[in-house]
Amino acid sequence: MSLEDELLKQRLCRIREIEALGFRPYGARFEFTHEIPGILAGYGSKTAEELAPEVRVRIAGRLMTKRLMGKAGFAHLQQNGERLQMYVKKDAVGERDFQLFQLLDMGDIVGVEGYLFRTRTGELSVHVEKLEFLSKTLLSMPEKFHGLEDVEIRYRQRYLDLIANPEVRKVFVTRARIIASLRRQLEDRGFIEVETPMMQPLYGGAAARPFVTHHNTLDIDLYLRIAPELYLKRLVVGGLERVYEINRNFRNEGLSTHHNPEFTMLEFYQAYTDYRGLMDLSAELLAQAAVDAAGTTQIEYEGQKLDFGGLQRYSMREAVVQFWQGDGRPSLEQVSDRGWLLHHSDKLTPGEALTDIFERRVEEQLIQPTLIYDYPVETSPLSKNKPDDPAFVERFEIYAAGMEIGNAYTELNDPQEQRRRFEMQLSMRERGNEEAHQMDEDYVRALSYAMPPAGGEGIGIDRLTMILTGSRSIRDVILFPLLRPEGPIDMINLLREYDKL
RNA sequence: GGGCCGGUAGCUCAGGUGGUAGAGCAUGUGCCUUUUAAGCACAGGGUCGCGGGUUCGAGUCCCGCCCGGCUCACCA
Repeated sequence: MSLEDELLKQRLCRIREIEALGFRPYGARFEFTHEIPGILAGYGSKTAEELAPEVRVRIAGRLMTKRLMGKAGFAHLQQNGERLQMYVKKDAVGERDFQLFQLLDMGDIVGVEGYLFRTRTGELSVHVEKLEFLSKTLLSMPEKFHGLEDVEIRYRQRYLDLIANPEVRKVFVTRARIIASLRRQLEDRGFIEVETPMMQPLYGGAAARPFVTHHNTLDIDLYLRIAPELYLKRLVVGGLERVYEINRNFRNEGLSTHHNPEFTMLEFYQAYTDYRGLMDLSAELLAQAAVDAAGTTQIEYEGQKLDFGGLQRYSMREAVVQFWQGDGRPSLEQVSDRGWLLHHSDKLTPGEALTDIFERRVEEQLIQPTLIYDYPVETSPLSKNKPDDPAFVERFEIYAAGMEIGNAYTELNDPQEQRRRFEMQLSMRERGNEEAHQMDEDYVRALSYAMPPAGGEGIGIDRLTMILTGSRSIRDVILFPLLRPEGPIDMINLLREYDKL
């Protein structure tokens, strides 16, 4: 018999022993008086004398350590990522509860009642007087000292990662704080949250390849959305002048430390403003999100100090000049010159070439939070032209730590111009650009009912969370990142086999 | 998809040049009523990712495949 089987069998047998003592192996409701983090916060600095008169507590948690010494023992209970020690003495808990204590495995969930005290070595602990059994683990916990290191198991069995590695829990708590911060800030400014279709008959709002799915009754193919943009702007037409959505987008592309096929975006639209207005709003949103997540706008990421207290601003052409590495740094005139641009890229138009050069030579240099504005019209089919330079549009992206984390523009609200843009995208599609935009006729129809001038922006929640939590990989900020399915697990067979016992 | 690295006990990891698979934690038994990576003694536990090949003999060398990580390409 393998060890794993043996451990499982041992624990299944132990269920009978727990029952024989009069406990339920999968217990019921437990009325607690305190939670462990609260006890540590409230009494962690109290001396032994200050713990008198007795502070009585009833707490529950998962058993993480156990040191049995004959007729007494110590153990740690973990709850919400924090641990409190308990001292279980036979004289204090009685024969039956002490037998239960002896039977406990690491990972079992128990409740205890007793009073707070400090041990001889000074650790705040519960002097236990009563034990209750709440839930039985059948499988062994990760090793107590190193925790769970195997990244594959960490991602596949995130519950184990959360139990064994308290810092992982902190990352996801911080992620929740970031989202709450952005939501609160937008609500405070009069934005309302909406939900728009994830399954769309036409996909749009970004340049990406979609996932396809099928609806049986209607017998139509649908695309998982690559962006909510076109629906949110329909709502602006309809008079929802400040709307936002925080939800998933799906892009059928490669995986990397910066890309997961499903990822979370905040998108918001504000009527009667433009990209200049959004630049200021972005700076405020990010600074406050940093403070809410990390307590400061000074963020350390990968050994670099990032300051979210303000955003540097460069036009795309300025950025190419400013951040050019090595020989041949161009002048501002050159980055506006068709010949120079086409000579430095194999793209077909000056605008695509400029974007290509920017992405290749500049993007990864943008460590400090930076706004890059004024994009070529070819790569921005939904943004409004600059009045004095129609080859460019009023668009900016936000970069930090070499990653794009935001994208915003003055929304194109001229249906005639939008029609021409879609036609330009269709011709790019015909030339082989699979990611060029589809024609969305209802969207053009919506614009034909007049959309107020508006600014719109998307912020990548996963990447922002990476930066604000010091995470190297996007998989470390997504609870269940996409992985290939694992092989046979064989849990059901084992349980079925030992059900006879 | 390409390149590099990894997969050995439930967990964390060792295993020059090929020669009967190891440690710590965890598990079992015994001792131990303020320990804390508790301690002491003894014991059990392995499809060395999978499949071929070379060899008298493969965890180790060769080939193919699976899973993961990093990286490049693609992308946000």
